[in-house]
Formats: sequence, C-alpha cells, structure tokens
Amino acid sequence: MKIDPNSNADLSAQIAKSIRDAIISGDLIVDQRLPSEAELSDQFDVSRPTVREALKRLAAQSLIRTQRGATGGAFVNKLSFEEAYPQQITTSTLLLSMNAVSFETACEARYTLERSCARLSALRRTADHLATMRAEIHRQSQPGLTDEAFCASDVAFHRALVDGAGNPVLSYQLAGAVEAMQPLMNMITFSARDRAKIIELHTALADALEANNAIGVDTALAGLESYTTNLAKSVMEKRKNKA
Amino acid sequence: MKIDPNSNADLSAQIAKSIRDAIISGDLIVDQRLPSEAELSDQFDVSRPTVREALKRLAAQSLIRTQRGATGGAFVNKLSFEEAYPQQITTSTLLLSMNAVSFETACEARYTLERSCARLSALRRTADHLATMRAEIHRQSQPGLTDEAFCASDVAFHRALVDGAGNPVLSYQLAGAVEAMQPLMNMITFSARDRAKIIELHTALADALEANNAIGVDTALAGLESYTTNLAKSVMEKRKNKA
DNA sequence: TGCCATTTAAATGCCAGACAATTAAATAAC
DNA sequence: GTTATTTAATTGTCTGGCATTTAAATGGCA
Repeated sequence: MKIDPNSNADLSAQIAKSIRDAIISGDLIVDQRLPSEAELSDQFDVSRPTVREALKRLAAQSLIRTQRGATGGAFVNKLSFEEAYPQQITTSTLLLSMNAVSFETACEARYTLERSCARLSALRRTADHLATMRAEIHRQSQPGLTDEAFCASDVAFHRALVDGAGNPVLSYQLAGAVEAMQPLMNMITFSARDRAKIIELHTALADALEANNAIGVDTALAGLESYTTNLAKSVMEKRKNKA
Repeated sequence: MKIDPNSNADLSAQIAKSIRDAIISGDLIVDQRLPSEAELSDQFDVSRPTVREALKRLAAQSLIRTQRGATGGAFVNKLSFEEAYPQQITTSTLLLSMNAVSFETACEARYTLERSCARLSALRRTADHLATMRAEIHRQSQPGLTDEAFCASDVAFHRALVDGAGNPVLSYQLAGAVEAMQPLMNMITFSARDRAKIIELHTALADALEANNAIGVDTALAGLESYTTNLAKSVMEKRKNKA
C-alpha cells in the first residue's frame, strides 16, 4: 500500500482516510483485525507513531477499537446506535453554539422533527413509554425543582415520545435535535406559571398518545413550540432592557 | 493540569476529553490557540507523541485545526454545517449497514422526517428550490441514465425539498437520513416503469410545492414511501427466489 | 528612510529506537 | 491432567532528534 507524497495532507490523515474508505466500502468488515502497527508502518512505509496517529483518528470516530496483549490489535468496530448518540449530540450542540443559531431556528427544527413522530408514536407507543412520560410529568410538577432538572426531565419526556415511534433510526436522528436544545433551554428561567403551562401541554400530549390520537399529539407539540418560542422571546427582551 | 493515572483509558484519550470538554463548556472559544505541543506535554506531564495523539483525535472530530510555522499551532475550529454534513452522512451510512437496519425501517425514518418539512417548505420554498427540483425531474427522465445516477438525482431532488424549509438545522439533521439511504437505494434496479411512476410522484410533489400546498406535498411523499417500500420488497423477493 | 533579501526562531510533521504493560498461548512442573 | 511459569506478540509511552514550514526579526542597499 502506498501514500501520495504530493498531497498536502498529513500522512496520518491520508492513512486514516485509506483505512476509513476500506471500512465504508466493506473491504474491512466488522470485528476484522487490522494489521499490527508494525505491519502497517511497513505497508504504508511510515513510522509507527504516524500509524498510531492515524489509528487514533479512527478511534475518535469509533470506527476501530484497540486491545492490548498477545492477540490484541486494532479491530473494526461495530458502530452502534448507543455509541453514535453522544457523538451526534455533541456535534449538534457545538453546531448550535458556534454558529450562533437563533433559539427560534433551533426550536423550529426540533419541533418540526418531533411532530413527524406523532403519527407513528400514537400508533406504536407501549405502556412503558406512557409510564415514562407520566413519571416525568410528575417530576416536573415537584416544587423546588431547579431549572436544569426541569429541562432534563423535559428532554427525558420527549425522548420517550420519540422512542415510542419504535424506529431506532428515527430515535437516533432526533436525539441530536432534541438534546442539543438543552443548553439553549437552560438559559431560560421557568416561572411557576410557565411550568404549569408546560405541564398542562405535556399532559395533553400524553393523553392524546394514550388515546392513539396522532392529531392531538401534533396539536400539543405545536402548542409547546409556540409557547417555548414566545417564552424565550420575552426572556431575551427583558435581558436586553436591563442591559 | 493533571490526568488520572488510575483511569484505564489511554492518556491520549483522557487528554483529548479534557480539551474537548473545555471546548464544549466554552472555556476555549473559537479560533483560540491551544498551547503548543511542547507546552501541553509539560502541562499534562506526558510526552509529545502522546499529546499529538490526543490532538489528532480532536482533529478527526473537526474540533481543532493545526497550522505549521512560527505562529502555527492548534486552534479551536469553528464547526460549520458544511464540515459536519459529510461526517453525519458517513456515520448514518455505517449505522445502517453495520446494524443491518432493514430497508423498511430506514425508509420509514427517512420519509417520516422528510414529511415533517412539507409544511415549512410549502410556505418558504424559493423559485431556486423549485427550479432545482424541476431540473432533477428532467434529468431523471433521461433515457440511458444509470441506476446510480438516477438515485443521485433523487437525492438532489429531495435535498432541494428539505432546503426549501429554509432552516439550516433541519437541513443538517435530514442530510443524514436522506443521503444515508443512497447505498440501500443503489441495491435496487429501477425499471422504466418504476422510474416513470417515481417521476410522476416527483412532479406531483413539485406541483404541490409550487402551489404552496403542504398537504399535497405530504401526500406525494407518503406515496413515494409506499411505492419505494413495495418496490424494495419485491426486489428482495425475486432475489430470494433465485437463490 | 524605505524596500528587499536573508536569517532566525518557533512551531508542527516525521522518524528511530527503546522500554513498560498487558495478554494469550506455549511450556514446564507437579 | 491441572496448575504455575515462561514466552512472545502487541499496544502504550517516552526520549531525542531532524525536517519542514512560516512569520517575524534582521541586515543590506539604494
């Protein structure tokens, strides 16, 4: 195997790309062992540290895992939804904060995506999903709950709604949209009145879901979106006036 | 700065996590320069190769970029939607293939998410979006088009629909769902009759979008989902019978 | 003084070689 | 035949060095 010396990319980046392509194309299959670092340095004609840098790049993307010891080495990792979740959320969160996406835009995207689950979730949600949602509603009504804990419970509530659709691909895609909102939501102070209104909408949503009423779920979500957006708007307004 | 020597994680992984956390929390801001590799090795009390492995991990996630030369170093990277797109698509593609997600499940997720854009896109699509879609429909009707090119055009068509919603966060989230389907779609052979039917639905969709008719868009997408799913089912059936 | 060429310094990119730590398999002892 | 020991393979880490790139400092010259 060889590497283009005229490329302006790092050797380790080129090697990582080469291996990554082999994984994506299926030349390397799940759980297959890569050559040892020493063998790779021979094949690519680079030093071992350079090979290691390439392998660390792949490890950072969860494409490989490494084991030490006699039968150790680097193995093609089976990318699981569980592993991909946090990465997806981290990326989404950073995208929102670094690109100064407005609360409104992020909120719109989140609820637009979430509303798409209404039909399936109303059809397929299990008793477990409903129970989780009722439990979270109960938690949200506890007095003395911090704003952060309130938001966390909100995320758990919506997560159950999304999972209710019974489609893992859908759950994965929505995790980013829903959870990445949390830092933005945490900037808001929820008054007792706000919480009561949100809990009311959550209850309506759970009721509709229990009745397999997709339209009711959609309506509740639309209500949540407009209420949240307006709330954020008034909070921003107040801050601006103070400053 | 220090690192837990009792952790069973690699030193480079711990250092990468430490820096990553600093970026996520906002301690390190966009375009800020990290200490040089030599300084980092001092601070973390590890060797330079170890620091380098940590930096490569972060570079693999597009969290930092590096520059050589006198004023060079590692800088916190502004994660852009453009950069995040391909990573999102790669991850989604691997998730589908490695976890043997059924065509049906992936297709359901894709169209469920896409249908969520119908309302916004019918409201906000520009003439540009419509023109792109019409152009792709025209390309799809060209005789002699390979199946792969047909699929690629299909993706471009749906991309325009999604972008029509005018919400970058939404576009980003959907890129994974739509484009990750392409390898699965490429397994299907499209007969002339199949193409005609798909083009018919695409035309109905574009017409509805032009008329700002969200319900029409939704109907067309639902039609596409059921047609595609059935097509895939019959293709799989035929292959099974042959084998 | 002002401009251009040269030198210098700082940083990353890469390499060679070594040792430590881990782990499974081969070997030896009982 | 089972257990303890040794061995070998592999990754993890360190030291030290050299090459390359780049911007800034320096110097020469008109």
